[in-house]
Amino acid sequence: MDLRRLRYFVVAAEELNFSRAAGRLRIAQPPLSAQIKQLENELGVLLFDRTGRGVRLTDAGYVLLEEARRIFIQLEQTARMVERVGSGQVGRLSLGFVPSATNEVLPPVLYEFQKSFPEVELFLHEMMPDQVVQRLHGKQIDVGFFYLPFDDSALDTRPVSREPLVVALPETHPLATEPEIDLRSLEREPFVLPRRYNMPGLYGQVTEVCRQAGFTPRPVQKDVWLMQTIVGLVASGIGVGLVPCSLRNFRRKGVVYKTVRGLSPTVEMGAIWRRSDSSAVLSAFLSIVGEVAQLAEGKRESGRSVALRTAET
Amino acid sequence: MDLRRLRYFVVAAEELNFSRAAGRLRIAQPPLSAQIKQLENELGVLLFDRTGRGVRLTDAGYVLLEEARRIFIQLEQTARMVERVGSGQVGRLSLGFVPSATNEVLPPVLYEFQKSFPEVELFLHEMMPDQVVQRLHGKQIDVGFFYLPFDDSALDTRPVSREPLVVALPETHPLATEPEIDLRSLEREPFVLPRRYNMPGLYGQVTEVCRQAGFTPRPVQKDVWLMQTIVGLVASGIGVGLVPCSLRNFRRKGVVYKTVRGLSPTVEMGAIWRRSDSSAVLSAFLSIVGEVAQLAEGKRESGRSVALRTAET
DNA sequence: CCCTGCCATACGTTTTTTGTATGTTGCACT
DNA sequence: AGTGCAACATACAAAAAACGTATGGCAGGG
Repeated sequence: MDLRRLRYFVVAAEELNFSRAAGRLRIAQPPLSAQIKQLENELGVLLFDRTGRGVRLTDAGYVLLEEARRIFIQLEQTARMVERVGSGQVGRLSLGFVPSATNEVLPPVLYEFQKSFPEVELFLHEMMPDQVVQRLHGKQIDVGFFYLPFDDSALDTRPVSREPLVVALPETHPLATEPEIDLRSLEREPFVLPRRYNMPGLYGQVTEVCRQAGFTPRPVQKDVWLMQTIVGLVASGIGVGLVPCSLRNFRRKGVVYKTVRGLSPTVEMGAIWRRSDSSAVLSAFLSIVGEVAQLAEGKRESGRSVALRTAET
Repeated sequence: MDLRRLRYFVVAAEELNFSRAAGRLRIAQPPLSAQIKQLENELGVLLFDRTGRGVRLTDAGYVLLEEARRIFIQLEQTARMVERVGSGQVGRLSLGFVPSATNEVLPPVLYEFQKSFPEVELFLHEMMPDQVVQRLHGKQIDVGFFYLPFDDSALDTRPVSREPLVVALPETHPLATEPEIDLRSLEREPFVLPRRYNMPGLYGQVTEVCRQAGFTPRPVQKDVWLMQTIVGLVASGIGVGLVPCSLRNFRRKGVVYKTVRGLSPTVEMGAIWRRSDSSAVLSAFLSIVGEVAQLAEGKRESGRSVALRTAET
């Protein structure tokens, strides 16, 4: 049963006049007659009463007309649904993220995404950084958010926000009264540092920044997953730490934050996903992530330029 | 969206291997690739991930696969339903009949029809003979049963059962003691006769039979629709009547039935329907009517021959 | 009785689909 | 690392299907 024939039949049944129907279908009348006859042969049933003068629907024709209309409606709905799924307007997406992502990165991304793609179902999972990678590979989640850089040939990343690192000191520390701190002055201090596999991004940034400052940090390594935990350990007095600037909002008793003099070390938080995942929902999500990241970057730029101008005046 | 393409897609999605799918579809692989690509263009959506090595379904492809299967099931069910309606296996039929039809004719017809076409819904309407004709024209009923012959260029008839006429006499009548009656002996009697338009079949038979016997009956015409009523009028003593043999089962006090000597006049009861009605259910019903009629005829033949043989011995 | 409207048939033309041969790419195996 | 293989894409010619024009047949209305 061909859909062209079925469509021809529906129009013919609506018009009850093959010539007019052929006109509506933009074809000549004989081919229409032929197609109708072919459909009748396929079904083994007469669909029209040819009473010489005009045509009438048979009972079977009437049944087919009703069912055919239903089928066309279903086809159209299917086409629309497939198109929307294909363009990422409908679907589901699982996100895994470290708690810090809820500070700056996730809110605008989720807000913009839900605004543009209200019919995509989002599943949010707070988890440890290593779990993000593990569950990306296991396909339990589709996108992760944590501190970059991260290197895995099967995974791709996109930075979203960059923020400077600040030094977290116990408030009893001799340098706690200084307005700014030179990184070199921390050369002899024990550093509260997560293990590389726990927070590869932060670990790399800290060691790199110290290397540029001319020394290798003396680590007090712990199984630390949360920035908050680092701050907590600093408060306990076992060392100093380098944490993202936004942690200043996290005012913990016994800790003071100091900006670093000179070049400002930064950490990036970003999205990470399976390179081989080509789902449309993911693409849509990543495009929103891109928009938000660009917006954030623009804000940083303008913020800096404003700061410069302020300095100039 | 063409059904061929859709079918190709479903097979390809099931196999996840274009070459095997093409094999199942009895076509070469390149045309399959082409058709899939065409379907993707129509929908504006990628249905497969071409990962070099083999293919995978995209989310959109998965949705289409499920919906396409549903559509094919619906199509098949539609085809089956149309075929059954077209062949008269499914449908509805309205019957109108005079009460006498329930004596001999209707029971075997209805039994056989329901046995062969259990899914046809029958609507039974008992009515007066003139209503049968009227409601056939008005399309309130599709088939009627009453006494033939009946002539109407728009209606067609088929006899089903034939039975002899017998004379109904008041039991006080002088001839009531005779074993058989000569029709001529009723020449002077008033005949209880329905009006022609009430029971054209019986009216014609009675007048014809009397004409053959050499006289014209003296009618006591009444608006009579039922054979039972004729018998009732005979019992009241206002005249004699000719009624079908099966009325003997209707033993009314004050009436005796006598067979006619010599040629036996008969009346036919049969089906009547619109000549222009070509519905499959009607055809199916009429074929059953034909079978039953032939069977009844055969029984009458054998019955008569048995009677003859009995007479011979 | 002819005329007109409507569907069916015949046949040449155009479009669509298919098949064969070949190219390209990624994976596996040596 | 090179090679072979499996799998999908591309190119083009052949086959099939659908279409258009011209024409026939039939029924109802002037």
